[in-house]
Amino acid sequence: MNATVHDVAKRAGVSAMTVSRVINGGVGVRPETRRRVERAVTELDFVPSGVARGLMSKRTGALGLIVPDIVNPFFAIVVRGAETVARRAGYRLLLCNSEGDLGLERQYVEDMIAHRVEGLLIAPVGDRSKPNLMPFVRRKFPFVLIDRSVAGLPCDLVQADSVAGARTLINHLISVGHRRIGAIVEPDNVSTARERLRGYAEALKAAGLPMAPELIIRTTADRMGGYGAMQQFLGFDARPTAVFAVNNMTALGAMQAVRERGLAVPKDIALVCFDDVEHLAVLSPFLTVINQPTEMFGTLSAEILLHRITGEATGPRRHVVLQAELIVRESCGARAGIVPLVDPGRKTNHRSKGP
Amino acid sequence: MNATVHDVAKRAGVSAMTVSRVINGGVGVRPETRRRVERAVTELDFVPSGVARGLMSKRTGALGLIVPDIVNPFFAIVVRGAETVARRAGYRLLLCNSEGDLGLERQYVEDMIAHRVEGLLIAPVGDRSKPNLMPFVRRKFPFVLIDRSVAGLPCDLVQADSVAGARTLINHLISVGHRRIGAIVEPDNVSTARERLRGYAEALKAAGLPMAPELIIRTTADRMGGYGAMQQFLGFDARPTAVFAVNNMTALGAMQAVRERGLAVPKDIALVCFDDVEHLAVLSPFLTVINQPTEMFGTLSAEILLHRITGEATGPRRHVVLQAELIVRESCGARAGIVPLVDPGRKTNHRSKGP
DNA sequence: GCCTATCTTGTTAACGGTAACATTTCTTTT
DNA sequence: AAAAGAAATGTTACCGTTAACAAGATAGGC
Repeated sequence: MNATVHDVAKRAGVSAMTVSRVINGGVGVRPETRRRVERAVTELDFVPSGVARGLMSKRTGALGLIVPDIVNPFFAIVVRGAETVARRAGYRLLLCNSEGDLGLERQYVEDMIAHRVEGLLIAPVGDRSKPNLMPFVRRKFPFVLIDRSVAGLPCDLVQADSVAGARTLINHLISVGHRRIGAIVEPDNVSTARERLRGYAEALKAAGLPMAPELIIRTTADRMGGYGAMQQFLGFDARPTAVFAVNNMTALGAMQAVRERGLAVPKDIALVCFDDVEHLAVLSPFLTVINQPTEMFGTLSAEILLHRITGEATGPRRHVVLQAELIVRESCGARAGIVPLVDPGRKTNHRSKGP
Repeated sequence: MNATVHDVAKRAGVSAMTVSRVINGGVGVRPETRRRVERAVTELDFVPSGVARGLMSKRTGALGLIVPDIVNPFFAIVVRGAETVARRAGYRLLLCNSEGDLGLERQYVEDMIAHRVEGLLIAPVGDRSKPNLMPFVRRKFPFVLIDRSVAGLPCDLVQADSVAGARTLINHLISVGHRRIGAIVEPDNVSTARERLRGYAEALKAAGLPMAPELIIRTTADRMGGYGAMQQFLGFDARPTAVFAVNNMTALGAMQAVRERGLAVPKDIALVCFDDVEHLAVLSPFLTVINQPTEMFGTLSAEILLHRITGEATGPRRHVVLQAELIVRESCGARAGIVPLVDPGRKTNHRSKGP
């Protein structure tokens, strides 16, 4: 099926080693020999086997990329960013869709190890992903977490400042008059949920508003989760006047619930969330959101991973916290505009923590 | 770094072959020996190298998947479908984002060959992708085209009935009173553009309407393309009253141009397109579209590819044409609803062509 | 022309598994 | 208890490429 160095060697009347030399730059090969070999390569349509090379060199040129949902535009953009950086560095990307399922995630991680990827980029399911990642830790295989940290797992991480983001979002709601603000978040074992909820709590506290437990609903961060949670909120006697959804998909589900009830955003209830949906923003610039520099999640994490692989970075774990910005649109009744989220003491768009 | 069969063998006091037997089911291994080996495997955290196995077995367990734009929700859904089917069959997916660039596509195809994927799923850039795919043809490596065919390249293909879809869409526009209908399509070397334009022409002809060349704009099928084309249309003295965009991204760009001009859809101009944008439809059920069974593009093409790989399918090329449905919403001023697109002479949701 | 330095090419072994065959170790049978 | 058959385990070689070393060819120096 596929020609090998030996086939080429025979055809060119040289040894396999000479063929190998030619296809690797041909240093120390007589020009005439090289031409003979090159002709044989062309004639046989020879492409050296990455598999065999990988076995020799222990370099597969493959990176793993695990995301919970490739259809979520947030992750799609992350994937594009990572893919671009990986390709330019000569790496391929093995894509895995964990569906937010710990078992599937585990399976993927093991498969990545069997496939001998040189590193892994992963937006983990949550804190309980830790055992899933231990095989990588034990093997000292490089990996970088994206978006979510994993409790008790110190490693490279690219995330946004969820606390500040949520605080800004809630502050905004408060500033336009809301006092009863619901929150739809994931369970506490997801770092972004924890942090965004902390931002929510801090904002309420700073404004002297009480935290009502019934206004915090924990569910899955997908459309169904948002849908169900909003249905609950709408069933309350004392409805919240505004709802903060932990991410874009959750917000979409929440929107759906509002619409099905014959109600409207922001007239009947305000809605804000993390993560813009670019396509959506074009057609209907509507949701007030915290917009994270999504593509940078992908490009930066890939760059960090590549540095680990090449050994350019050997120091302590890198923890990159990206800036997010508040995009004010109509979904809470305020006038539209962009307010950059500036945290005191930060000058660049990102910074690194670490000893 | 990683333990090998030999390390395990030494530790268990057996030969490498016995280790190999154990990790492959352990038939013909004494229970006690097997336990010793299993213990050594656990202690050394041994995971057999897929690379070495691939070299022996000539099976890498990897499939290539090339799409023009992973961020386009249409392709994201295709990817999810393909990934799910591939995973269940024990295959990994190498994801490539061709960015609609022939050179990049070429590079990816070559890389897939070097990596010895067992098959390729590809939504090709267009007819000019043919030379890019010839290496696969020459090697008799299985591949399946998704969404777009490639002129002069008879091979497995999963697509929707673009002609009928476009016809239905245009018929609908005509039925609600439009007579000057613009079309934004890609150049003629993209099969979907050709076919959708043919549907457009057929519908006009059937209604006795003239085809005005200035009402057909050829551009790239992305947001920028749609944006620029719509700007042109809006600049005409005799504007079209409705516009047909070749896909969702083009339609989004067109919408953007309309909005920036201070105009509105459908009040000032109607807009229809191929491909729903699910997220968008939830938040604002607005665009009248032809909805393709997107995920099936991914699942079906992956299944066909797997059948080719396993040799279950050896016959002539399979050409699956999926049914699409018209979803009527507000973007052309008609009342909302779903009208299934039924073509006479077709009973199932898909059919296979072939000699 | 002979010897050495340099250049070019070839040989061997190894990467980590496993197929195919060989050998050793039980069983079982008579 | 010896022979024969079955079961368990080991040996060798190979998948396709290349590192390391070996050897042959060529050229330069005197």
